[in-house]
Amino acid sequence: MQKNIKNIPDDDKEQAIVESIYEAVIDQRLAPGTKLPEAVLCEAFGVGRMRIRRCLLVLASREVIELQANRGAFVACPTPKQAREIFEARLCIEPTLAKMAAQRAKPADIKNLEKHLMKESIAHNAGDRREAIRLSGQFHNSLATIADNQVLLKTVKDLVTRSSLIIGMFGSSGITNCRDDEHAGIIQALRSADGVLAAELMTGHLNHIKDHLQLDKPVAAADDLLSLFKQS
Amino acid sequence: MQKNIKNIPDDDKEQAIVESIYEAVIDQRLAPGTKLPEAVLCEAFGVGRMRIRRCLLVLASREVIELQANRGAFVACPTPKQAREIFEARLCIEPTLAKMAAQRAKPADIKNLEKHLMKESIAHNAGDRREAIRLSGQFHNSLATIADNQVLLKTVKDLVTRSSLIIGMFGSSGITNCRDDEHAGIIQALRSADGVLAAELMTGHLNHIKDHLQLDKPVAAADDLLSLFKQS
DNA sequence: TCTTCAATTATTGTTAACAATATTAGATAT
DNA sequence: ATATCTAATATTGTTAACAATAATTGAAGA
Repeated sequence: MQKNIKNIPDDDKEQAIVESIYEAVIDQRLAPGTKLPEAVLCEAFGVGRMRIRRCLLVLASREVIELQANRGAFVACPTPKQAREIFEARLCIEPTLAKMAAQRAKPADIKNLEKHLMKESIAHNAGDRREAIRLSGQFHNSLATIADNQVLLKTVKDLVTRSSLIIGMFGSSGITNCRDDEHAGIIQALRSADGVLAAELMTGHLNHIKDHLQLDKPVAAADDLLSLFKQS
Repeated sequence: MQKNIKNIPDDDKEQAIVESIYEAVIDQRLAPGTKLPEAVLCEAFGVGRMRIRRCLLVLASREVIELQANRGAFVACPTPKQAREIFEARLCIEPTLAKMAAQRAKPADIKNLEKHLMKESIAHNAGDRREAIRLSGQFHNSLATIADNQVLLKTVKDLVTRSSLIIGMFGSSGITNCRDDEHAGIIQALRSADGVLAAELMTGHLNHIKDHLQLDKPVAAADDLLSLFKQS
């Protein structure tokens, strides 16, 4: 006999740390360009430097943070070019994903989405921008989960996370990113198992988000704070 | 004044190592399940253990290798389920990508693809299976390059690499993975800037590859060698 | 001959000290 | 006051020794 699955206890902790930083980026508690010093993270998560370093490397390979030699880790600052590419990638993937979800959604899945939508609506009405962003990103992940494809789920997760950074940098401040009524429409398409409609709605939805970005407006890079404050 | 781009000299070397292992997996010099001991890699690349460890972590986060606690790194062994998901992901992404490429391909791009196709044909006729696989994977990467989207390029690269592993595990031994005439058809679609056709051809092409896999046939896992040889 | 167990060996995981680099603070000169 | 250079500090990068775990070998017993 042999152990079928090797449980890696320590690796779980690291995954949790990575996930934690992920989450912080998603709901914009960590702004683009923020420095992430090793010592601080060691303290925060109560682990050694090696662990943190590994986590940072994983985050960097997902392009959620950027590692600069001898300077450390910084929350990523997507460029306008990257922003365009990320949304193009989402437009490439997510409509088809929505179609797949529509074909595979079980009643329980629909029910969960409805519950989710309710939460979104509450957060939106309460003016809880942070929570609204978080939930609306999660909606997209949920579709990937329903489509039951781990590979696409992971990809979409990364794209959604980076989209949070993009909205943080280029989003018009007043407007939230996802309009929950559009989410409602997609759920309705899933309910009637209309994959083509779901895909179309998703395309429109992503385009709306993209169109609300101001990608031309040059954003002060994190290390341009000097020139930003100099004029006052 | 400030340095615009920070060149990270050491990081380049690590990227080269990662890429090198990637390539080895792609053209099947590293079979699924192969152990990758740190000491061997240190010797092979002439670097310290820390560097190798970082490379292995990056490769693991791309799911090209698997890290087992206290046991080390092994070339990934995709399961039938993963194989299905990977090809589903490719079917989700690459047709649209082909369409994008068709819309953006410049004459020089077409010319490069034709040159590439020639090489494929030569390798194929020469019976150089390894080179044929390598080139045929590269064709898919080239389309992503023409589509000019780094995000999708990276994603496709990962999927193509893992597809090599899948073909190594589940491919019918006699048949090569990509039929170069199908590649030729796609190039023709690009030439006439027919995005819809390019997408359709890509869908058919990926389905053909997938259909030649024998995902049911249970493959001996790497640590099942014992039971494999016991009967002799 | 085959199993089982123990001891050895080899490999991976971790830690802590050290080296290299960047950042900051302070002093000097314009 | 501002700018520039230098010294001090803090942070990251690397190394090597050590600890923990797994793989191997060989011996003893069935």
